[in-house]
Amino acid sequence: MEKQISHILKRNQLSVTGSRKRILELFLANNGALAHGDIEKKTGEKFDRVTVYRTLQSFLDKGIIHSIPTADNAIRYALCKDDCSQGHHHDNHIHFLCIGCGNTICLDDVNLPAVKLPKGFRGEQMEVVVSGKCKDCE
Amino acid sequence: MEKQISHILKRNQLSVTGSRKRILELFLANNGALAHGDIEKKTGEKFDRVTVYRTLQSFLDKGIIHSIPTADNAIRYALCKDDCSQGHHHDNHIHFLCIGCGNTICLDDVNLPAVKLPKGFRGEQMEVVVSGKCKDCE
DNA sequence: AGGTTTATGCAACGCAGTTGCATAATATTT
DNA sequence: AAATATTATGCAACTGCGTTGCATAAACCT
Repeated sequence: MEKQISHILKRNQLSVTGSRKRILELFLANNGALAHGDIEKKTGEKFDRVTVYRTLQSFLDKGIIHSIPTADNAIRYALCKDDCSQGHHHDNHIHFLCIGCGNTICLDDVNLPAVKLPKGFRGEQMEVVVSGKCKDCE
Repeated sequence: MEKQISHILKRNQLSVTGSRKRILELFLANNGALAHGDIEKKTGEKFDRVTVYRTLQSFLDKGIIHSIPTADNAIRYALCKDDCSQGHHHDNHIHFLCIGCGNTICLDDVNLPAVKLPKGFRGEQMEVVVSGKCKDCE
């Protein structure tokens, strides 16, 4: 585990530091999405707010995590599948927001539905967020 | 126009005031979506920030407008079709965010695509935001 | 181990959004 | 139409999220 974490960091040209190891560990342990606040809580205020922000930003830049926009305006982050290269996210999956447990889950196996846009419109990107009850809360 | 605006307000049990008339007018004139900042700009700082926030909140509560979550984390608002009753939005349409002009447009005629969720998941609501170039920017 | 580079923590700041309260405007009653 | 009751407004102050600059500390390189 410890080795895996360090390896991921090195592979992305990030120096291996305490905060990065800890935060990456959280993402690996949690299979849902994490908001900035969740991370602060789970690390027990061990790291400065600023460090958490900067760490998330580095992970985003490197393509280790991706961000998920939600209606409540609190950005969440989740691990990318390992084929995201630096600066090139291709997280073509929908996100599920459970109104029971509050978790945000990446549904990697559900591919994006096709949408027929009106004449003249050209779509490039699509964000789909479905909310409801997840399999544990049903 | 003036009469129509007052009528909409009264129909929703809102007292008819300067700020509400002006802001509702903006929504009727603009057929895209407006963010809080846009409204402040277009009203020329004539109203207090707080008044704008509260006005938008009342409109939301009454079902006159609905909110649109976007990836850039700036909430936008757009007029509901007139069949939204108080507290019961049913804006079952997708939103289009143009990367050219920055406008957010409600595509009322495009219905929501079906998504097959994994076993055990039950979806209740769906948000779809497509970004790309609108018919004027193509 | 030494020097270099990079990350961290702190303090301070800016901005969005909220709340309480006194005043002003709108609605209601007679 | 005037008086009263209700509701909205503007101001000030406050909270919380996110950012920036800078000195220190930690990680990297050879």
